Amino acid sequence: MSFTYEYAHPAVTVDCVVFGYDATDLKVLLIQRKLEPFKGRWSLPGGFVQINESLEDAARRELSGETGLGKLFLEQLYTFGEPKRDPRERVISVAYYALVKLTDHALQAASDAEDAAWFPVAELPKLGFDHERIVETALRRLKAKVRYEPIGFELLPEKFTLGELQRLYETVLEQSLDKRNFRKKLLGMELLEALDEYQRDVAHRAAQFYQFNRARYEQLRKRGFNFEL
Amino acid sequence: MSFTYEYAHPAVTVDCVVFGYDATDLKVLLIQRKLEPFKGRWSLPGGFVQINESLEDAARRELSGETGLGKLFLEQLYTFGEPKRDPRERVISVAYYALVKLTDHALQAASDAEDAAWFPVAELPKLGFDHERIVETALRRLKAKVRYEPIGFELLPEKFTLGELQRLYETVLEQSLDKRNFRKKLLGMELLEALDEYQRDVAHRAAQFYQFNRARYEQLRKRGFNFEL
DNA sequence: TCAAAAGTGTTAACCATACACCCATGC
DNA sequence: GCATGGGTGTATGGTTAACACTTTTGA
Repeated sequence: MSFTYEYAHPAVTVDCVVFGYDATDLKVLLIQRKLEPFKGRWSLPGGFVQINESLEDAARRELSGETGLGKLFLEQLYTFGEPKRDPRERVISVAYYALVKLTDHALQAASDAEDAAWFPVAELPKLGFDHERIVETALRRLKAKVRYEPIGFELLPEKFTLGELQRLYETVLEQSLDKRNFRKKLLGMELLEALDEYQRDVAHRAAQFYQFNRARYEQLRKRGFNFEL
Repeated sequence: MSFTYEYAHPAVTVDCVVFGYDATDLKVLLIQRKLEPFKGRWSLPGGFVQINESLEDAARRELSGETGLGKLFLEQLYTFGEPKRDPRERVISVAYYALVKLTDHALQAASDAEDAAWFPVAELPKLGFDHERIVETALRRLKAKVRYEPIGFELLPEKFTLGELQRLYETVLEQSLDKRNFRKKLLGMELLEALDEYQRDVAHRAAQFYQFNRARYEQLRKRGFNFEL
């Protein structure tokens, strides 16, 4: 079967920068390529957009194969379309970035018969295509967005301590934050629900667990409230 | 001549939301379609991406036909790819938005033998395709971005008064601003150079002209300065 | 008893906001 | 002389930033 057009058409792919966080590191999910070009090289999960699916559907379809879970934060990042970015043919890539709760769906080493692995963003291997540029763009976006939208919670388990939340922000923003001011600010927003639950078996005072109240956030946002780090 | 592929390929277009400002209104450049689909309907300037040009080159090429000038602020906005957004075939549109100094290259009514016109954003006609959604997205981006990057100047002539600048911000943000606080803030950033030049033939005290010092901005930004409305 | 992280308030500096009058000019 | 927008300073309240010690727990 083949498809013929009067004018040259580019191929269109989606590529996904999937971020996870595991208590110390911000990580990105990579796939080891089995085929040329860039055979053996690590690269972003992604694939061709089918002719009848939306871009976001394509991204979710590719991800459900890799991460196992469909329910994740997903947002369009940028579209990369330099003529020579793929050596085979003209390929325009619509990049998405996703945030997943690593702790929930435990680090599934490899899925979909692909060789998939999580890499700390500070120690990425050499990537195929222009994927390093895509990761950089995603990191920049994440760093900016985490400050003015409550998306940090997408990287943590449902229940988390304020210490965990603070470390997450410190990791993503690459700067340390004052503990008292951080707590004051976050609790002051009234977006976090304190749970009657505490850490156990820790070699220090057990921290209280909290959870993010999304409904409350949506409610406040309608009244003009803006989240800010 | 024709092009054949093993898999179905979508067509890829760029569509541009070109903003201009004329002392009272924020305006968008529209083109009246000469062909089906949506013949006679107003829509965004744009066209197919050629197989060997980058996305941004395609956007600039389309715009140079419409606006006459190539030198303008241009930034990728978002990629729209719902399967049915074009009735002819699957078309993925990479949208850009541009800011032009209307006053410099005087309102050229129509160019490129197309019927082009500027419409105030508050009075847009019904648009073809999903272009209303694209304009909305562009407006949202412009409103957000104008607050934390000095792009408002792209819509004004090289030399402008503080009153003109304030009215521009009030128009884009759809809110009135306090004159004294506005001046204090803008002048405090030290991004504006006061010129030895004043309005003439105005029926009130002549305002001083200023110009934006981009080099100074880049310099400050490297040292961690962030523009903020 | 030590190490490790949790939890907790106050102060000072800074920034944002609100607000009103005189000035210069053309008609 | 009147209408129009230009230009200017201060006081207040709120927000942010800096800062150190006690508590709890397991090893």
